[in-house]
Amino acid sequence: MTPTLKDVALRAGVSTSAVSRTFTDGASVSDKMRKKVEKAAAELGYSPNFIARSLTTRRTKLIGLVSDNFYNPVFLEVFDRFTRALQDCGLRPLLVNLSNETDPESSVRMLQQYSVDGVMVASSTLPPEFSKAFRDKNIPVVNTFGRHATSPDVHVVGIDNVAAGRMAARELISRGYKSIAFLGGPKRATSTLDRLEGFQAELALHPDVTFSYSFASAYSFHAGRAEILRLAEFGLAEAYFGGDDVLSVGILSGLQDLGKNVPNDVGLIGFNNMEMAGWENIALTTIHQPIAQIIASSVELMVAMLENPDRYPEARLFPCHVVERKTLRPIQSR
Amino acid sequence: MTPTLKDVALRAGVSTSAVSRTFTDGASVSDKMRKKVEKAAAELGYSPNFIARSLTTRRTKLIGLVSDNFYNPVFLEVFDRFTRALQDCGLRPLLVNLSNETDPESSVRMLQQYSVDGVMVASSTLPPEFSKAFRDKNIPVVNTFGRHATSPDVHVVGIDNVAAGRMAARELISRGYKSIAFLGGPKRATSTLDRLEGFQAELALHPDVTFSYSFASAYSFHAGRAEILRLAEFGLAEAYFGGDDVLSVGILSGLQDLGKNVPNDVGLIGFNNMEMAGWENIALTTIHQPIAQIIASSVELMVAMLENPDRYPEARLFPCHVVERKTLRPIQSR
DNA sequence: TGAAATCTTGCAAACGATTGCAAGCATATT
DNA sequence: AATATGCTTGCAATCGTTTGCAAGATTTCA
Repeated sequence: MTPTLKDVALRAGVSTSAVSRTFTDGASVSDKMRKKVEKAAAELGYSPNFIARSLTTRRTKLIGLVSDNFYNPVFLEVFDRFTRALQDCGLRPLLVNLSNETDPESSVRMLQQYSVDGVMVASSTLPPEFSKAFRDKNIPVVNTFGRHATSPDVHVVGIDNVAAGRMAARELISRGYKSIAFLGGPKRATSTLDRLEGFQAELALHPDVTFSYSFASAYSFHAGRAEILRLAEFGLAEAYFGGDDVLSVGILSGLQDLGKNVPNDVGLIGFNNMEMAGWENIALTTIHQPIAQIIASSVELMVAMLENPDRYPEARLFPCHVVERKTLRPIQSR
Repeated sequence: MTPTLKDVALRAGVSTSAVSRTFTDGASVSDKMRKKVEKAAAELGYSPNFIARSLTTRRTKLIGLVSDNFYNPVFLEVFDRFTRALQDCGLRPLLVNLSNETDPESSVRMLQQYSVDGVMVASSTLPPEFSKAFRDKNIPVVNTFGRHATSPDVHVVGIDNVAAGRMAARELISRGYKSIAFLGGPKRATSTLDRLEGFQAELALHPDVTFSYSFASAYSFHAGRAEILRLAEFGLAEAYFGGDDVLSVGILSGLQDLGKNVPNDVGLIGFNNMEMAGWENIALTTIHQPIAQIIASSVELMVAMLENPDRYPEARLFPCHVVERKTLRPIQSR
């Protein structure tokens, strides 16, 4: 149906090698030959079959893009940026959804069966072992949004979650809140734990503030809302660090229903700076995670690995910053 | 590096055909042979290479998933459902991002070069010609969220946008609003126009209500907000049908800033029922688009086409329904 | 002008699988 | 026991490309 190399060769009256060479750059072909071939190819509407090509070149230019997070708004941006950045490098994302928790094992095998050139693991909740499985099969892998501490043998790009936790704590303290709490997502996410660790460590420097923490059942609006409502029965803290923006908006909503004035009765700072945090009727003060840089750097790293698969693993960490909106009261000068 | 068919054959002391056959179901192999091969394969950690296989079977099980909408929250659900549904059928989504408006032409070629078995075009804004381009190359295509009227020669699954428009109008009328307006996204989206058409047609049945319309500059929060603020200078209608939920939340936010009481001063109904519409601090009354069914049906259709590529094109339209929240006042009994 | 150096080109062997065909082997039938 | 029948199995061709090698063509230089 679709024309092949041979068809073009026949029509142009040349060998298949000649045709092949005019379509692989850096190959030696005379201008005359190139013209002839290109003419025939154009007439036939030919373009090389990447799949067949990959058999000999051992490069599919396919990149596995695996994630288990299809419900956080920031992942819209993540997918958008990933696909664009990869496309710009001539790479193609093969999307893998791990949400259904079907054993990761099989995803690893599948990606191998498709001969992907590399894999991007975009998740902060997937265990490092998952990423390592690829490395063990000699497939270049970068764990975007991963935790660097526990996986020193796989490339990680993301943020320093404990630093982010400290940042949140400092912010809350600077606003003069004296009773401060952490309201995280499920404990299983290591990023949550790291954030908590930094948060707690920073707070420990201030003996005059009291600290508490709890975990919502999921990284969702309703989980955040339910948790703050539950907490209210025992008495609220003066300020909360929400584990994530959607959780935080749930907290905010609960607070509003409780008749609390945010930020005066209780302050709230989120994490991620998802788009909705900036909506005027939400106006959540939050910590911005530099997604654009993280992803650009991730694919940059990936293409570097494609050239040199034995590249020594590194962790690339980007700084966050707080974006001030309306859920924290002004900085208190003492 | 990774073991091949030949390696397994060698180790098992059988022909490559034998190995191949034990890995393709429906092939004739004795139990004894199968055991032997499976043992060798397991020892080597072999699994068949899909890419190489596809060369002879002419099936890659790759499905192009192309979209130009990476910033609407409902697309999180869309991607999640698509990838899962495809995975469940043993198909793999090759994600293509058309946002950057790089000519679609080249995406078509690229997908052809990867020998995708089919293409799902998930967009309500991409022109029907785009989908047709695949059909012309004999690649099965289904246009999810597409407009059925103008593309009778390509499979479309989605909703009846003019019916949805009528539904919105009926809803607003039943609440007793007398001055009603349509505030859509950019005109270029045919779905917008269809919705407007139905909306207007239904309103025309009620001579006592006045109608007006306008278009925001994008399908975004800020575009909706800016437009309603602009409109306010000339006097607002009593109720609005927002072209889409994120636009509507922008409108809602603008209305709130204007000091309007929603739903009493002005009513608002959105479209899509994105997750955030259900957040208690937003509580947008909206029309639910049955995304789950649409996508399930889309991939169902796709696998049917893979079996019978000449399947006669059909349009599958699913009914919407309004989900009541807090931006519309109660039904008025006269 | 001739020899050396450099480019072009085609042949044929891969790449990792599948599959039609015919031969080999059991088993069933008479 | 002889023949017919149905399963298994291996051979070899094929899928659409790339690429090392050697031969042929062209250019360079003295």
